Amino acid sequence: MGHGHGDKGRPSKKIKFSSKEDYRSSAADDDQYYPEEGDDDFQDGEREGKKMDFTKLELKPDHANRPLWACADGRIFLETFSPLYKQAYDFLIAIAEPVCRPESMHEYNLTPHSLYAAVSVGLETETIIAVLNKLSKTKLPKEMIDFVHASTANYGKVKLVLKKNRYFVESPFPEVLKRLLSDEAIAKARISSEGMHGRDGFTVSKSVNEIEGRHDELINEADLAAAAEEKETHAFEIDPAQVENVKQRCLPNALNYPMMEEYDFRNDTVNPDLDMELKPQAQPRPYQEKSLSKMFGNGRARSGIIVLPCGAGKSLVGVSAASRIKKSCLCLATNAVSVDQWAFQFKLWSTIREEHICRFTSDSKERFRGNAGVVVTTYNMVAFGGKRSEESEKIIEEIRNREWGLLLMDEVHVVPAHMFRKVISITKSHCKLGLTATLVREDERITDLNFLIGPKLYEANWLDLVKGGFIANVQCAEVWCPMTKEFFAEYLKKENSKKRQALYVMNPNKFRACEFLIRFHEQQRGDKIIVFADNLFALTEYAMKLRKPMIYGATSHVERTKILEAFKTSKEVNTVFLSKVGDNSIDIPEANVIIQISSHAGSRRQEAQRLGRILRAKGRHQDRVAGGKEEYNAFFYSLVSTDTQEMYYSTKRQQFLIDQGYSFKVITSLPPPDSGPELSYHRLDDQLQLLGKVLNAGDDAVGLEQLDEDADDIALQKARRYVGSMSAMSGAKGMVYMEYNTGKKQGGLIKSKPKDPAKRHQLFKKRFG
DNA sequence: AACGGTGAAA
DNA sequence: TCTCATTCACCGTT
Repeated sequence: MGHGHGDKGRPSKKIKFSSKEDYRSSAADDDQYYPEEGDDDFQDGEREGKKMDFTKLELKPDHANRPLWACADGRIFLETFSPLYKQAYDFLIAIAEPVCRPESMHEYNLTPHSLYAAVSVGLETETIIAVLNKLSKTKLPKEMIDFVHASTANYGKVKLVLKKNRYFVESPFPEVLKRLLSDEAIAKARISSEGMHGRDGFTVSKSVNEIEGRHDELINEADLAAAAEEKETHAFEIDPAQVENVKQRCLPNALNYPMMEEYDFRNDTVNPDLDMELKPQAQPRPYQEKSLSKMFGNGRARSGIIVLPCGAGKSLVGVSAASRIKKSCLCLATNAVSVDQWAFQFKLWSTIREEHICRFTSDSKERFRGNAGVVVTTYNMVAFGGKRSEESEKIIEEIRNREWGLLLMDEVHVVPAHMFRKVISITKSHCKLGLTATLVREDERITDLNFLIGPKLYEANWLDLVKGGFIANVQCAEVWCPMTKEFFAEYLKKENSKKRQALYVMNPNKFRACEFLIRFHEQQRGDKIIVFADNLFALTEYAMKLRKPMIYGATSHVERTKILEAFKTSKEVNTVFLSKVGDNSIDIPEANVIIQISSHAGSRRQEAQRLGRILRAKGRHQDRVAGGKEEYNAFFYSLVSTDTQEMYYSTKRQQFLIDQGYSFKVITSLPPPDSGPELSYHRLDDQLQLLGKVLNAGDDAVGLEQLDEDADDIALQKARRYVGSMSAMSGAKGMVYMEYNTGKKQGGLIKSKPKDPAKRHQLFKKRFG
């Protein structure tokens, strides 16, 4: 233990941007996967006459009924209009990584990790190949079959099980255990246990794997039966202190027998039970149920990660998991606000008694009564290295010494990997469940998550949740704002990237677009709007000019809650400006419109996070669908100054939205050309004054200080003075936009994601150069 | 005890 | 590399 501290405190950001040329050439590559127009092999309605060259593949006679295209390089395309879509989707999401999920065609990628996840939820190699073959329009490419074999051969063969507080390496195959023990480190970690021994000195036991819940996702029951067959189990015990080490030795880059972790909580007689049940009114939704069935699939609790968008009810999944295990549970959140929310959720959904749940933060140090309970705390609190108060020291000691049935980790995607290492090595837990809204990370540390927590157990498709009315239907749009002549001239002159940023964020046309959107949504639709800006100067400048409240790092806690309260309840306050504080930790379920005026370069995670803020807005969605055409009930705008650096970043950021299955528009004329003095900065000298302010801003710190004070004043005023006087404002009629529907329509503003050769698995790299 | 402000961490 | 945000303990005031 205690190794792996070589990495630096913060995740290093290695972002590479592809040039426009890259996009173009790769889009051209993509074309070859679409059928030739008028190709007789394709039935009507298939792929709208796009180019697709499958001439090398042999089509099955009844291919029209089969939804998959499987490519030799591991890519799999799924037709979403197929009658088998639902089954195929559930299957694919279990075995492959979703790459891109536009409306009519999904793209997936088979990777070693995705296949690892598949076998760890009980699927076997032959099952995977058989089902793939059944769903595929063509005979499966030999390369793909080989790859599945190569990737899964060793996965799932070895399990790490904690029984009566002893760690066992368990396998149905004694020869595999022998192989592991040939490794010096593992041999040294072994503890020879007394009692029954089999032929090779291993403990032998028979176990019947029971399957909980129905596995509709599998194509037939026979496949399932194969996965659930009764097995004889062999095991040897290892030193608890060496667990991390042994796990490491088993990784693909070493012995290549990755260990799965499971908790046989029903047979755990050592750790005291916790009296908690789900309340009857806690009815998990279908996808929540499904994610739980993946976790408890064989009567034990598997460690791993469940991916659900914000607002889809992650907490119910967490509380349900804890209620099934019924042992002490340590719940980790990112901040104190979140800790309160989790404690509340536990009391809301489960019958846990008040004295069995406690919070542990800097200002509430509760302790549960009795010998089992739920502790909700922050990652920081557990991993904290500095000096602790006396009280804290005692509680953390209890946390260290206790054996936790469940380690519940919220928002695993935002926590740095080194933090996990620390937390996981400090706490002893039988089962680890990570919850997250997205596995997208700019740093390539998903691998760490897989190793430290476990494989992805379940991932929901956002579009399906939208269709089910569980989350909002979001219209995403990028608004192109041309630079004014004067701002652009200065922009070209500047070398300093900070100055340049200030210029394109403060572009008067962008400001006007922002103002227009705010007015439109406030007055025309009665929406609640959040405006995001990373840049503090821009944030204060916009908020002051528009007389809207704002929240940023320095805004005190009281002030924040005051503003948010007003935003939630008051009819007067419908827009709030947020800095990066809003990315995490601030929960605003009321908002249904987001306008980004500046954002961090190419951070897809930030994009996801912000989008997540408005997903909760739902409700009327189903009525609207029933009424005919499906309507949007949430909006996500990114304002971009054209011909500047922003354009360069935005492409990458949008890709995330497309991959998640959202369509978006590019709006090229906003505010409408006929809008005049009713919006700010209509007159040239106003613009020039602003330009002067921007140019001076960075130079003297005094200027910024001054701004901050002014901004606080504005925040206090709570925009009470703002009264809509723009009755003359036209609706959205003036918007001129080009629709981009995530398919390969029209001569394309934004092209499909390039295939990064570096991301291809080595096996493929070798084969396909 | 409940706040509010400060500096340190990393 | 720097900026922003966060959270902890501690100390002084009501």
